[in-house]
Amino acid sequence: MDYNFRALEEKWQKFWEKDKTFHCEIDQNKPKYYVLDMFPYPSGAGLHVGHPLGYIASDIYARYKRLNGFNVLHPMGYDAFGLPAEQYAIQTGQHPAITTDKNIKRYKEQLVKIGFSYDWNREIRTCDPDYYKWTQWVFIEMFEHWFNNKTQKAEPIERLVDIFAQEGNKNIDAATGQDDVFTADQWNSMSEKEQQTILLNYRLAYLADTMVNWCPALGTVLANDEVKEGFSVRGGHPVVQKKMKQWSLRISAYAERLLNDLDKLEWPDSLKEIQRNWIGRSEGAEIDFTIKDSDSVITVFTTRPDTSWGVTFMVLAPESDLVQQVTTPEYEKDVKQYIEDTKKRSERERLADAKTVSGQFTGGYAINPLTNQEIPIYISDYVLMGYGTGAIMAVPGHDSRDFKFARHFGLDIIQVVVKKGEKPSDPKTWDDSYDAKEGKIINSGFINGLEVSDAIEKTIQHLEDNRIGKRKINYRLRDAIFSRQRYWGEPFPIYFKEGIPYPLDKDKLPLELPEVDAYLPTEEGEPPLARAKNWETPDGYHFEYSTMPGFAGSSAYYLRYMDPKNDNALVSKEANEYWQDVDLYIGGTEHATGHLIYSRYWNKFLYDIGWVCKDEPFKKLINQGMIQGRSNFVYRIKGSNKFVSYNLRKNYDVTPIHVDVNIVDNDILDIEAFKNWNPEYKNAEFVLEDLHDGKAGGKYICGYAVEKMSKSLYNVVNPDDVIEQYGADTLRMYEMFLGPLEMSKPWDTNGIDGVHKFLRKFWRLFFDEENNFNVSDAEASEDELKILHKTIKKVQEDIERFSFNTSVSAFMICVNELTDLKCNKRQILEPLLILLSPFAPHITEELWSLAGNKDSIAYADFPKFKEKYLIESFVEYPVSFNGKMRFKIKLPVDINAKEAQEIVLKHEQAQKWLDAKSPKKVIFVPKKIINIVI
RNA sequence: GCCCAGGUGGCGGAAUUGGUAGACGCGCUGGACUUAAAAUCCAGUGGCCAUACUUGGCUGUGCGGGUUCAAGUCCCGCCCUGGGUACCA
Repeated sequence: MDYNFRALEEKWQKFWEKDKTFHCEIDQNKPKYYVLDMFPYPSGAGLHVGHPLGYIASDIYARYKRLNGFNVLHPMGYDAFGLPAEQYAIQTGQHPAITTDKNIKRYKEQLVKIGFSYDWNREIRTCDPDYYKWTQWVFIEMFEHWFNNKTQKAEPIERLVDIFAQEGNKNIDAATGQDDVFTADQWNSMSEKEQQTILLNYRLAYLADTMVNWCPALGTVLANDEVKEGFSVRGGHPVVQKKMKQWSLRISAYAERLLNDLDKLEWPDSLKEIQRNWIGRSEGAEIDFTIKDSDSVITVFTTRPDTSWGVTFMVLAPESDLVQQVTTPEYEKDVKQYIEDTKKRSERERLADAKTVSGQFTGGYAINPLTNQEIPIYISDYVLMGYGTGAIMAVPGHDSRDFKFARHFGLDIIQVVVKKGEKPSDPKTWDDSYDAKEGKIINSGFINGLEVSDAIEKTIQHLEDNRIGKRKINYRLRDAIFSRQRYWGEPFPIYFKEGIPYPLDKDKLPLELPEVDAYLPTEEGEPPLARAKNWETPDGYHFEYSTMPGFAGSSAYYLRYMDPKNDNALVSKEANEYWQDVDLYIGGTEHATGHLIYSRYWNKFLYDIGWVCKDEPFKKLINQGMIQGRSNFVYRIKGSNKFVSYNLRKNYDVTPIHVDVNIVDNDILDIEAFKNWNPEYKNAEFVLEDLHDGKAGGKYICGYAVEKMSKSLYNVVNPDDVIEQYGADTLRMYEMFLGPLEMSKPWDTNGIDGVHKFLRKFWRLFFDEENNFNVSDAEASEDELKILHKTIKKVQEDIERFSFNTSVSAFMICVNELTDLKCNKRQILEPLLILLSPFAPHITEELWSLAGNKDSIAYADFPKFKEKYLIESFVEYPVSFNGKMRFKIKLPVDINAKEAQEIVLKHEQAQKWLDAKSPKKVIFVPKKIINIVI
């Protein structure tokens, strides 16, 4: 019987489906284990060979845990709302649901072919109304809660209303956009509309005028993590800042918890660091500067209150509301002009111009509350409205940006911090400011002589005592903009009455996405949903026109898998208490500042309101590396249709041209396929070379480069093609063999033969010369047992530390050794089958069943490693002289240092290296090494 | 600029706690089988030098120093690659 992987893999995939092998249910008698992949967006291009890398790793682990008696939840689904389907709809008029459905079918086909052990019964799609019902439900819950800073928790909005009615808002410490204080009487005399407007400032899901990232090309706003360097992450279109009324999630309320709880997660340090930077906690103080001849104040945030005596000017963000107040008539025209200029510049230009200083004096002055000095107020775009208070106190002596600004406008620079070991100097002679938070304070009143850290403390104390400022922790993390002016997303369960948003009754959910006549904005510029007929409540109040962003559907999907068909709850208490959280989450690092922050926030909110039992969703997380493409090149002689082989190209004037990697094997071009690849090359001629000496001869060798895997570079490798040629088991093992899971590496089909050969060799262990299945029941020899148990130990350790590449090589070593021993004993081969089954599930199921086992190998018992088979009576010691290994010697395992030394020194080789000298020292490390120092 | 990874043969990579550097695989070279090819199997394969052809020596993990009996692994300084992030006050 031959290893017919095509027939055998199809057979077992069908079996698993029919037998429901991987369906799982709550089972209180078994410990649970939840293994999750970041679910894919089903794009039209299908999966390429890079996508399944993480899925294979998680599948190996899921299968490993099953063999170890765990009840494993291992689901898969689709992040199905998204831009590409909508853009395709705009171009073709085809409903995005149809495109999405088609793509999902293709994805599923491809996934099934790789032999993943998913419980397909739990498949979810974020665009399914039964699914997004719960996305909408969570949104309403957020709408109906506020964040209490005192308890650091979300609390029901009704409770807040009660407090307002009794004591106003003066005792409330909330995460809020509400600055004004009101009394109970004031609250009680307000109209419904006024009250609702105030409540919006407290809700965790709120509607407010916000500076947003507006992408004109996509016709929508984008969240911060969807913008990179002034361009949209999807599509690369320019993004500008714009003030718009938008839904936001008050994620910034959770900044402290999101930051602190990172410590309890088993995530890669680099990923935690990215999140820490994204949250961007900084400690400092807010200080109030009074505007001259006015009662108004400019509040600034600073991390360096100790440098307050070095303030020589202030800068406001051009968008700041205070600009108008401080600007004198004399400067009004120039200020207006500067603001106009800033608006015109895109974010991109602002970044590119980062080094050129620009700004405008307003004519206004403020009073430094610590020195009582008058200081001029400028506006400049280096101060951002979105961070801190949108205003800064400028300390040019100790902040490099302020320094540049001061130099440019000829403003004073005062030294207030002296670096350790240096003397005060004239700032006029400086090349740059001294920014470090170290040194002694000078020129600064009551903090003179203090160290910076003490000076900061003392200054803050002073500010608070005199009510001119307060201690303040600032976060870079902004609230998440939650509206998108698009069609293909979750509708908001919100309607508007007199301009005030109200949530739909939860029992009316889901609010289904309506049909529209076109997937474009209306002529008035309203989002596509404004085109829908009857997009309103029975009372005629229209629904929200925006839809939710991509991260809405992916923020709680891991909870839905626990109980995917539940019509009464996102997840039942029972299911949540059993499955708890994700034990292992595998996915790319690109979600570090998006999905992985939103999910954590979403989960913490659900935890606060008592719907989930764990306050962090993903206990352990692994980032799989990217699989890059490996492109091949042919070299065309300029002005001809003649191609030169790689090593001969230097003799000609050539242009490298990308060639489809699928017609190249081990860098050797299939010339016939190349001629058929593109009509242009039909009559191409070739200068060939001989393989080893680079002389003209018989083969066309291609050049190569590692690049992104992309259609346009002709380096996309499709898993279906690999499976067709080698089988899914080979694909799975080869992807693991390629290198460490976390590392990025190029897909290189050269080498896949080695893994395939290994599986053939493994297969042959079970068959005799006549090719009949033949497994012997004879007792295994010591050598055979040793090989088996060595492999069990190695593979188990490797799986547990996710070092799958080394486990594959352990299997190769094992099979090579067993082949040498011609071992066909059941006692060895059956445990080996189980050991290999997480990696190569199809071939092992087949051999397991041929060996007479009735049940799927998926639920067999993982073999137990027994130390006794590895115990050796002798150890081969490397003997080195001054650290250089010279020869080896076999010594009894329990020998002591003195005995070993005696034997070694008598050895003829040792005599040679000693050269009649006596050793200074002999180091004996048991079971490791002997080193002789001469 | 700052933060985080990483740099080992022709290639992917191994060396888990400082203890034989280069496991395993690819590729390459030679051989067996075959009319031939494929498949399969066997042997060799970091570099340099010497050699009685069997072996021996030197050198070698980005670069320069250091610690140690012993360094790919630890410390100091530098170079390079990849990723994250940025007028964040």
